[in-house]
Amino acid sequence: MAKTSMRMSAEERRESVVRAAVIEFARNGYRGTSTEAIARRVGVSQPYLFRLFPGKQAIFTAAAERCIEETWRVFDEASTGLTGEEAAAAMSEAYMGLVEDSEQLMMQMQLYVSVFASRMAGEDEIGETARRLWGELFERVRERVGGDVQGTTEFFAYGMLINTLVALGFPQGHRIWDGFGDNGAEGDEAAASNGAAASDEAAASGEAAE
Amino acid sequence: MAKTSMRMSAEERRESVVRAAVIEFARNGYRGTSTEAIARRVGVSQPYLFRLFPGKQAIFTAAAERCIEETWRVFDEASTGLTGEEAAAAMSEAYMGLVEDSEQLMMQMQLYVSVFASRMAGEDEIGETARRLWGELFERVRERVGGDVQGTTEFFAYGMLINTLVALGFPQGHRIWDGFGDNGAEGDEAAASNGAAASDEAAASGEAAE
DNA sequence: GAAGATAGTGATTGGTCACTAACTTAGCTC
DNA sequence: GAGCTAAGTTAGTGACCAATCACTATCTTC
Repeated sequence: MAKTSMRMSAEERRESVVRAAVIEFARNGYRGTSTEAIARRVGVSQPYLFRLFPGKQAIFTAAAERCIEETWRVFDEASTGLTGEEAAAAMSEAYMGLVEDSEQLMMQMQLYVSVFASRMAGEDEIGETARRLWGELFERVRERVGGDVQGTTEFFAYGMLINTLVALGFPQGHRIWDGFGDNGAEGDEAAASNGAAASDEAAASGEAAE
Repeated sequence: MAKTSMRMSAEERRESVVRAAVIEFARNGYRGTSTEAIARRVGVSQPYLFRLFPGKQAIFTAAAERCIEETWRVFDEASTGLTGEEAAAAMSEAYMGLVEDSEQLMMQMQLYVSVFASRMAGEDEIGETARRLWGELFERVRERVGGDVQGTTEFFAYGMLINTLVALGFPQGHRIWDGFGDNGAEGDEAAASNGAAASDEAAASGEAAE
């Protein structure tokens, strides 16, 4: 941990840049993150980033792609071998686990707002990529839960709400998280699979950030 | 419309600054928006903004607050006099209507990521404000739909998903929006109220942004 | 151990941006 | 119409930042 700045292959270095970029971009957004900050976190000089990537935008894109792939990896790992309700419940629980790893969730939101900004600026290159990746993630989840579009939509809806509550910094255990539990009255199908997993995890820890 | 730059009271000017700020911040985020851009949109010189507001952050905060208040106004107007399922359906429909007015939705997301960034930077002032306003909005909606926490949570979950799909620029009519319709199989309560309103609007127009 | 390739740095630059200071202009009142 | 007040501007500053360039250090291969 003392001297991490050993020589490394370009490929390995790119990998650590992406990891650092996810953290920095997640916390500060595209415009709020300086390439200097990423370089510092990686442990290399700022100009060297421009040898590894053609520009700042390319680093952001790589970080965003990584983030969506990682999300699927988490879902896949949690639900592998399962189907239908069980798969949905497992994935919900896994996603709730990501609340601890808020950078993962926030990088998503940063991607969303950046896509909008790009579109407003007249370029939609990153938007096309993002929609493709998101669509693929949606379809993969949908297959895993058994093809139900509405259930999958609801799954993602709750996911986006979780992102929001994490961003706003509502601590787990706050009233606002209560709606994720379904130990109460009606026990309808899809909502239950999300809610049940949520309430289990929500009660566990009380820490919010950093 | 020719000469909008008539003299105006500071209070009126502040109002137009807030309106301009919502658009600019929604499109480009906090860091991506220059005070110059806001001033240009308002039609005043950039330094004058600093007479009307103590700083850029204050303009952003005002825009964010306005945005949340406006959201409630839309909900309230749409559902006034209604209760329970009817109120929920009316508010869902009203929110879907905001898809056309994407700045309103995007300003929300910009607030969320900015709150996270502030917290990461060690300040949580805007976060406290945002949580308070968001919590109030949640409670107001909850009262309007009759006190059901889970139903309200689901309502907000779908709202956050809509924000995301708008940000990503999925055109209405795209497959990804299909899950908002519930004309199909099961007709469970809460999901129906969201879904029904959604599908009505979704089929209507095909425009996405700007 | 020389030569080529690959990893990495220091210095710099053109540009942007939030914010300040000092000044000007329009409207009001008596 | 002088004088006050509030609205609004022009000019400027220090900080920051993405990207480039010219250079050095380390590894590999023969």
